[in-house]
Amino acid sequence: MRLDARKTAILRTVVEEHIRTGQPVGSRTVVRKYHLGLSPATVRNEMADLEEMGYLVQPHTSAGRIPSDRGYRVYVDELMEETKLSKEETRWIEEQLSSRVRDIVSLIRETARVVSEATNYLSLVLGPQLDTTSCQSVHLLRVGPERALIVITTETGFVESRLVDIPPMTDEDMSAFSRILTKNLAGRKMADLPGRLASMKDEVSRYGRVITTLMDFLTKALVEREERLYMGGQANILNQPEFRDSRKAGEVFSVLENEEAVDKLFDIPAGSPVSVLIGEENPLYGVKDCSLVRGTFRLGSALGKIGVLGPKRMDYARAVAIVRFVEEKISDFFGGRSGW
Amino acid sequence: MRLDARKTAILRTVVEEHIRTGQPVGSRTVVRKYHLGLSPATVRNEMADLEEMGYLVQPHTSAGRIPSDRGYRVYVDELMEETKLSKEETRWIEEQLSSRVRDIVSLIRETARVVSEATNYLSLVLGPQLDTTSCQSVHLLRVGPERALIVITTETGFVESRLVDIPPMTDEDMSAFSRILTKNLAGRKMADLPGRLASMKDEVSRYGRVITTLMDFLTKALVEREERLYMGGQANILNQPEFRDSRKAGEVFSVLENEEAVDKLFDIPAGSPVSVLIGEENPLYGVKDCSLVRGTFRLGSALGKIGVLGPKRMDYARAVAIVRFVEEKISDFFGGRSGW
DNA sequence: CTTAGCACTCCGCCTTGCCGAGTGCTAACC
DNA sequence: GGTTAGCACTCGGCAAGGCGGAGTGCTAAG
Repeated sequence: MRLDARKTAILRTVVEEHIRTGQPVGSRTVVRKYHLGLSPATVRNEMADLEEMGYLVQPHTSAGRIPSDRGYRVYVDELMEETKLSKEETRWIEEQLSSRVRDIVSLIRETARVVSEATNYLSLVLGPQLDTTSCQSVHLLRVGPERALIVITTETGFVESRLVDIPPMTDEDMSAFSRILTKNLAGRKMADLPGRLASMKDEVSRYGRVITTLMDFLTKALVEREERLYMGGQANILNQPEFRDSRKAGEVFSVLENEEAVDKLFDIPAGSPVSVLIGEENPLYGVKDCSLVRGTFRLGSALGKIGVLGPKRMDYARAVAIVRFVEEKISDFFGGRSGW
Repeated sequence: MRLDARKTAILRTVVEEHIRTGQPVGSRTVVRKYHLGLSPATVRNEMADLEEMGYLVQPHTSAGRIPSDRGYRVYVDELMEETKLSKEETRWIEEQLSSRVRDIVSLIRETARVVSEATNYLSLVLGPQLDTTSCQSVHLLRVGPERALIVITTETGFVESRLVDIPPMTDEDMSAFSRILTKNLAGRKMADLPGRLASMKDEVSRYGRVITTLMDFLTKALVEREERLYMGGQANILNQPEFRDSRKAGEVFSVLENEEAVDKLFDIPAGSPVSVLIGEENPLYGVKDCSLVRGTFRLGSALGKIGVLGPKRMDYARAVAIVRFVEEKISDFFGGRSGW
């Protein structure tokens, strides 16, 4: 049996109608929406076929049908029409981003907020991973007689810092050390820094313990990447009728509280176009009733990720459009624009 | 009518029983729990009195009674016995904190996580406000030919930074400028920095626009205090039976997504002891079915806040004990301990 | 191939009745 | 006078039964 034009049209109607109302869709409703000279009986036959083919399921005998994961998949991949955001919407998003952003961290945080408000779903934004970013400068700053702050800036404008104890040294020593560090490390990927530091050991041995602490710091900063995940619009999930029972919502939140779990949902290669994970397709039990629209954005050489998490019957077209648009805007921000 | 010893004992029993089971408590139950030669009928009379006095309410005729806000208030203020945390618990908390903390931000974040796991409620931690903190150093770091990073460290170990465009200047100029800034600003409250900068204008006029940007940055950093709120254990709220209906939970989450609203809940003077906000006592509509146990902690001269948000029938004694303990631990961390 | 008709299924909703828990009141008891 | 037993009453929760509506599958006719 093949998905001919008519089956396709009916499938599309069922999916869109279900997305709109949340209810199972019956043959009569399809006829009403899908204006063509067809009777409910004919549509019933087609829908029976679609069920046999695995695109629709009946929650129970003698109810309407709802899309299966596979049905949503076909819809997303082939049937859905791309949505254009309205002028007002794009302007609103741009305004929100440009007026509140003053550094990379706030850019990411505001993105989470804006995406959740624009979609009315829950948004997830993973800040760039440090290891793929290039180091821009390393400085050692005195903040006390035997205390200093190591500050590493990255090409993308991130600043990582850590307090360390240092042996007594003069200000000139510290500047010299900073220069040596920057000279040797600038331009390198963050992931390579510990290795580089090891090979510099001789050159800087006279700075003693600082160098050890620094290596330790760098290694940790890469491994325990901190505070990468930002979320917005948690309340939106709770307003979805499929999560009326808060225990269902609790399963979702338990997953989201675990950053490693969230990483699994975003296991996509750099530069992938916007993709969609539907229901059981996603690897975590707790969110198997959800869909995730996810994309990537670049900040220089670093890669961030952005996602919209909603019920399976989410408005995919709109979510995709918003993610695409925001991705683009974020990348614009790194176009050497000054002022932050 | 006075709250004599017997009424008090009955009130305590009702509150504790209701906290334990979540159900309205009847006279028979009270008799079973409160071993004293009294019949249910007597207890009924007493409970009727307690209701008249405003400490108990009946959800509907012929159900048991539950505590009113005022009933909880008396319980919290006068009846509740202080809980001692067990050795294992205190050790667990200490371990969690010390093993994962490597700077102030991570301390705050981990505190949120630990408190929510220890209490099984939702935790809120407000990082110190910058304006009450003293500035420790100001540095200008070159990160490009005409680009620099302003890095301000505070006494509490916070690091605020911002990229700025600079006029061409030599490395020596930058170091000199950094020294001038640090000399003039170190030790001052962050809130005073903009004023100080203004009065330095002549001395540093030759650095041109940098000084303007710096003032702008400082002013903003104080006003738009960013990312102060950390939360943990959102899923815990959803497991409470009173929030079974996720729309109730949604109201709570809507409040918590708004940082200014959360600030209102924490409107307590510096150094206050642990206090409790019960139900309608709190100023925000969305959380009127919740109670908040809140405390403050000091990091040097800066003030942070910590709260446990749960249903009104939360385990107050335990929550208070945990908040007290964690407050103390956090302050210990600032005791000049090195290593982070 | 399409359609009308029909019997059937099953959910959702309402009503009814019943049980249990708890109350308030009254009268008796110590 | 405080305490208690007894009793009638109230109300939520639950299960059972009935009904209407929406939807289906099948069959036979167009």
